Amino acid sequence: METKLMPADTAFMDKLTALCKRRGFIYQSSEIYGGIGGFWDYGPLGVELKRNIKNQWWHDMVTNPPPGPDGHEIEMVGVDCSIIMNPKVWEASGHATGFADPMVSCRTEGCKGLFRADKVFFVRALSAEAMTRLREASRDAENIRPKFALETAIEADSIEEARELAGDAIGAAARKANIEDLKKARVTKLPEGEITKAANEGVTLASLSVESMKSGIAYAVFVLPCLADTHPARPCPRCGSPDSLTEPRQFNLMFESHTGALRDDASKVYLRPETAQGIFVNFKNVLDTTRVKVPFGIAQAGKAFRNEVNPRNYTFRSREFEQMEIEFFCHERDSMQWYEFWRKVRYDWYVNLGLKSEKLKLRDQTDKELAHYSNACADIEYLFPFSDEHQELEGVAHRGNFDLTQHAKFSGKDLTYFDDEAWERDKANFGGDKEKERAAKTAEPYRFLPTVIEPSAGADRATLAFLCEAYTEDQAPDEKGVMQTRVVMKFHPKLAPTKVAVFPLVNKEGMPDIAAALYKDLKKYMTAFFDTKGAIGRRYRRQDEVGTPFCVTVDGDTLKDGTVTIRDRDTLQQIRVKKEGVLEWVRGRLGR
RNA sequence: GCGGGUGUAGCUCAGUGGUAGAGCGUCACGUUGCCAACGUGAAUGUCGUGGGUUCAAGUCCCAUCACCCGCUCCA
Repeated sequence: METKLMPADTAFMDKLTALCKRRGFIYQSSEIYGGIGGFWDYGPLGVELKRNIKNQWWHDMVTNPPPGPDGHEIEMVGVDCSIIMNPKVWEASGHATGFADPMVSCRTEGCKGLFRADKVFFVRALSAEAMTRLREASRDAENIRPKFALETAIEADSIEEARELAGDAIGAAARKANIEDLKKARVTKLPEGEITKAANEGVTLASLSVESMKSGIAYAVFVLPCLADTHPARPCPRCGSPDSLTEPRQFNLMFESHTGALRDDASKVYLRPETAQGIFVNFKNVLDTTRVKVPFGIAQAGKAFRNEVNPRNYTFRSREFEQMEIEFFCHERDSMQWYEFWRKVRYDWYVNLGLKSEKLKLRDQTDKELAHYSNACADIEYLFPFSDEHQELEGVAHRGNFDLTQHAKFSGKDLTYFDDEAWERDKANFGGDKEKERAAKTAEPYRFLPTVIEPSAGADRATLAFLCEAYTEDQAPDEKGVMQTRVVMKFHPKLAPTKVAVFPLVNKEGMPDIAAALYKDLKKYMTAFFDTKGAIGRRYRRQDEVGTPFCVTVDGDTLKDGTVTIRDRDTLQQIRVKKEGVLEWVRGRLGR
């Protein structure tokens, strides 16, 4: 029986990484110099696998995309943009600022927690006496942490959420300790301008105009963002140690370089952290130089670079990686339909190429996860063996017109789309009134900024997922009939690095010549492999280990009737076909 | 970035301060008759890297790098 190893299994990853090294799929970058963190190389078989994945994506999404929701053909074109772009691109996209996450860490031994500073909030009360009572009450209350740290810091996605969590925690503490006036504590919204004032010790009720304090509330509690320009005691949200957080430190995740010989600020450039911006920046070029009409998509596959704080998990979080991205431009009114379309198309793509197990998951992002400009986003996730949680392979995002708006603003160029078809259809309705026509042509529904659906996939993550999914150990008999463990990479034939291997059964009686001639014929059309050495069983097993789906063997019967055997990797079954028919037979199985 | 662990042949790993090892794999020759055959032979190591202690270091100490696990992060 076939057995699949279970997730969260480091033994599985050890076996897979050993196989990838041994058989030339993946090597550590710069290995003879001790390696370099977060960078990986693909070997002879790895490059075939990854290229097959990229080519299949390009084929299935760009040159032969599926029909759209209405059953009509969809328009897709490609670009291949430079990795280094005008630095203003990254100002417009938000990466120059947004991509640099300020971090704080805890100085306390045994904790040393690391947090994103924009997700840490300090909970404070308006007087030292109130603060002390709150602390004591929350100390007595069990099960409050980690939602509400013992002292006065809290982790949350937003100040609103922090306020909610703090309120819940104080309420629970008050009930538990049965402190009447504490039950009346309110977590208040602090007016923007008063945050700084409030941060200072000794602030009085009278100096604040907090609305909820007007009637009968014993304590007012408020929440300060860690990033605000304040210097309160900085307790750790995890261990609760007072004043133990560092000042926020910037982690810039973009790689920098310089153009030209002078290394000054004016010459500073960035290696792109995503390929998407090259597409947006070329939106107008593509419109002006091809005959595409909205809705249509532009695709790009290429390298991207992120200076990850902590690269981990084999090739999953590399600092240099490859993306396969589509920006699909449509009218806002149709956008959810297109979003649903791409969400399904992209999920099905992985399934159809072999990620069939329950490990593949399509997950809709929650409202909290969504970027502020995004209406919807779905992650296609895979349960990798190194994790007990699903990890993102691809995100399908409804980005609104955020990106085009930003680039229009920062470049000063008009990036709107004019719908010629709709105009030709409707213009008679304006009765030849030039003024009305002129006005109509500058606005909806004839001129608009397209909405974007972005299916953004990681080529290296997909490659790793296909490797993990393919790795299988099963039992097959050896020549004595004893069952032996067999390692098989069950790649979909379309993705397999080698499509077919050709062997003479034995290395004599003219079999090698016939096999060699067949091999030479096949390799004109597909990756093929030829081997005359050693026992046939060993040659089969070697091909199993690199996932070759078909092995063709020239044997004694070939000499008599011109047929050869084709052996199937997964079933071990053999069939006989005329040697002239092998090419057609295999191509039929490759689906092209 | 913090803590713990690991690092010896292509892979998996032994190796008590005193000659660098095994299994598998690879290669050559012979053999070969459909699922990890057999025989004979061979190649492959700056023991992650750099310092230090010692008559002597794979082994002890320090530093550093990489990987793994946990924390954390992933616009």
